[in-house]
Amino acid sequence: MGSKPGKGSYHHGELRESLIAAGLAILEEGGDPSALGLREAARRAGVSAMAPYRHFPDKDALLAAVATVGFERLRAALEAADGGGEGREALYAQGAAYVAFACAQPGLFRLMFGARSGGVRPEALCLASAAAYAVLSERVAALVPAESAAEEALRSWALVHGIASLAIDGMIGEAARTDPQAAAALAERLLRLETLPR
Amino acid sequence: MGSKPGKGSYHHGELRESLIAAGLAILEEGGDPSALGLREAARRAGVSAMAPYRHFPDKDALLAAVATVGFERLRAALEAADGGGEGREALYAQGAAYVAFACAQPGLFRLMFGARSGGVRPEALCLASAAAYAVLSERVAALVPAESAAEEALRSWALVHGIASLAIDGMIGEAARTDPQAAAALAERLLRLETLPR
DNA sequence: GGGCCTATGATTACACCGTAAACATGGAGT
DNA sequence: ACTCCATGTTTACGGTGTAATCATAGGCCC
Repeated sequence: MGSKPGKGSYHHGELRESLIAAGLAILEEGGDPSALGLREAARRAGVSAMAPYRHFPDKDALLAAVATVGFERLRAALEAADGGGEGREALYAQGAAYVAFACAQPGLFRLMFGARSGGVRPEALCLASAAAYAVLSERVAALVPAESAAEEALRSWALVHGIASLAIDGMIGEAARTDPQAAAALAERLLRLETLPR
Repeated sequence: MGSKPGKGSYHHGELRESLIAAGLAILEEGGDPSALGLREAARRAGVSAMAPYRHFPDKDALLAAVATVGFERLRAALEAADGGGEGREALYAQGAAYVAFACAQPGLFRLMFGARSGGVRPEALCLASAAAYAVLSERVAALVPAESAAEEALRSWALVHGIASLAIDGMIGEAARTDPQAAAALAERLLRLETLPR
């Protein structure tokens, strides 16, 4: 065991990866995380309804695996955006990328941040989300005094996360909900605003 | 018809209100909007499983009605908080109240902002959410130049919404997730932070 | 006051979902 | 070559949302 059986055989061979891929595909088709189900994922992977249970103890485990991939993609998107600019421009670029990511994949984004009520988050999921946050956090740390870095990073995260959440929930307008570029542009504008004058 | 039959009679008499109240109760017991179902609400209202369909065309309609109540409560909370302070202190108080509201009723909060994918939002829901936003928006308008008021208000909203979302999803820590006072205190601290120095 | 009308609630039925248990298959290691 | 067991299948059960049909009783009209 361990090597890959032929594609047409009784045993799928890469079911776990196929199920995660199917989950990602489902989430890309409607923005509703509740559309991602064990049976539907199994259907898309061309396998019986119960097969997923050989690879995931329950539905939440599949969801967590998909969310983990989501955080890895988010981290990659943030790193790519950060590399383009310099100083606080890089921070703004990260914010825009964060919002664009959410807008482009609202279902995945909602899944990533939807707290499974009683569920303990798997280790891999925590690591992936922490890695994504580190990209933003370290950029902020390079821009502010060390003693306020943590709070400034949290504040920046909250701001872009709020913009992203409101955008995909249609609270800012149809353009910000459906067009990642428009949402990113809006995010950049809001990020450049100074705090209210005192 | 139109008057209220006795409580023990065949006809409930206030089923619509009872179902909404049941929905609110369900949401207060776990933070998971998916726990709010038509059948469970009917059960709590002491009525058959199909009875809700006489008052709501489908599940989304009940959800929207509950969410509308949520926005009314949020508006009341923001107004109460605003009344206490003055100037930008009132704005900070509103932000703290916003986050405390989400933390105290995460299920309701998630329902309010969860975009039903293809669903058109009922008029009442739009009005209620707009009314809540107006409380914050008008406070911001009283603090900044008119030409930037809209964007400043949106920025403030996004910031507190982001803090609230991250808090209830457990991304900031257990205290911020479960203790409304701790979450509100954190929100106030973040709101008082200046933008990053340039 | 008596009788129908209709708003409201109850029943039944169906498809879908997550999950558990029992069964089948076939590649891997001996 | 033979067995083992990881993996996939089948069947079954309770839960959900929804549609269709039936039952009740309060209000209105005569």
